[in-house]
Amino acid sequence: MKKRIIAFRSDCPISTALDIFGDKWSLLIIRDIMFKGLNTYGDLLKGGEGIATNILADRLVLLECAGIISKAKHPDSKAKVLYQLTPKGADLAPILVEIIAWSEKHHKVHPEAIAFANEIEKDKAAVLTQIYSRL
Amino acid sequence: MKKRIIAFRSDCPISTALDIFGDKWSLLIIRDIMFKGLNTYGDLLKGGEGIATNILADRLVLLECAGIISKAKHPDSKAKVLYQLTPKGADLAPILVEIIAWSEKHHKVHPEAIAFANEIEKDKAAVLTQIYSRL
DNA sequence: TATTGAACTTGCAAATTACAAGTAATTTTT
DNA sequence: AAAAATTACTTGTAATTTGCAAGTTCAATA
Repeated sequence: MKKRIIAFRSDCPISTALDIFGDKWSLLIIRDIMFKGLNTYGDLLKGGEGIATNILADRLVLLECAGIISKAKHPDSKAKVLYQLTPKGADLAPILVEIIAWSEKHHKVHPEAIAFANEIEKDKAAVLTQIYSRL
Repeated sequence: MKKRIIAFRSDCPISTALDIFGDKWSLLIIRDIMFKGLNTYGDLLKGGEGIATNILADRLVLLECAGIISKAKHPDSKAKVLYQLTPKGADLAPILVEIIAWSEKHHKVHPEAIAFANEIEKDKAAVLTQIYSRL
């Protein structure tokens, strides 16, 4: 595991969080692992919005250093690496859920997201329980 | 009001949200307005983590374009501008609350934040009601 | 054994950020 | 009333980060 120093600007919890995942890509990687079940480098690369290969590599190292994801042996092949969320990473679920709810309320998003947002509104705890059970 | 085009990478709700506030500073500005009651350019500049003046100006324009904050006349002086959250901006509160809870659980943060995180854990709805009532 | 696939790395141009200084319109002080 | 200080920015430039294309290494398949 590569080591990377994360510089924290202050001891404010919001600032601390943003020092870890406050950029345009990190939470999308976490989304892909958490909701789309993507867990190899190649899948994450093709994942969605077209992340550059060097940026993906950089963020994976960073997220691993932050204890949000971990690398494991892939059951199918030695050439593959399995990326998965740690408990700390799984604990980001409530944040993502609130982001989804906010976006759905204030922006046009895709139909599936609307359905998911409705589920959240009905019973947020149940949605979170379901997410955690999958991880 | 200046116009700025925000490029959306996809219609995913998380991606959409990150296209608006997915950077190291935007949510800190929102935090300062929401929780610290800072509402002038100068106050936000001295706000906390040392944002650069051009970046602050840039983000304020962006957040206004996104409908998250609005500019108003300051009651004290014509030289001042009052920045405040719109309802859309206030709706970011649950996201910030979850971020605070996550950081407090997984990182060392300042004592006040711990107290706030405990309040959140006890009764999240009450905390949110209180935040909304202040806005 | 040769080709493909997976997970990266490297090099460089383009964009963004940070720092320092400057400007214009008030407001306060003298 | 004139001078000094505030307030909200803008501008210039260096440093950092990002994005794109190509290359490398090891493993798996033909």
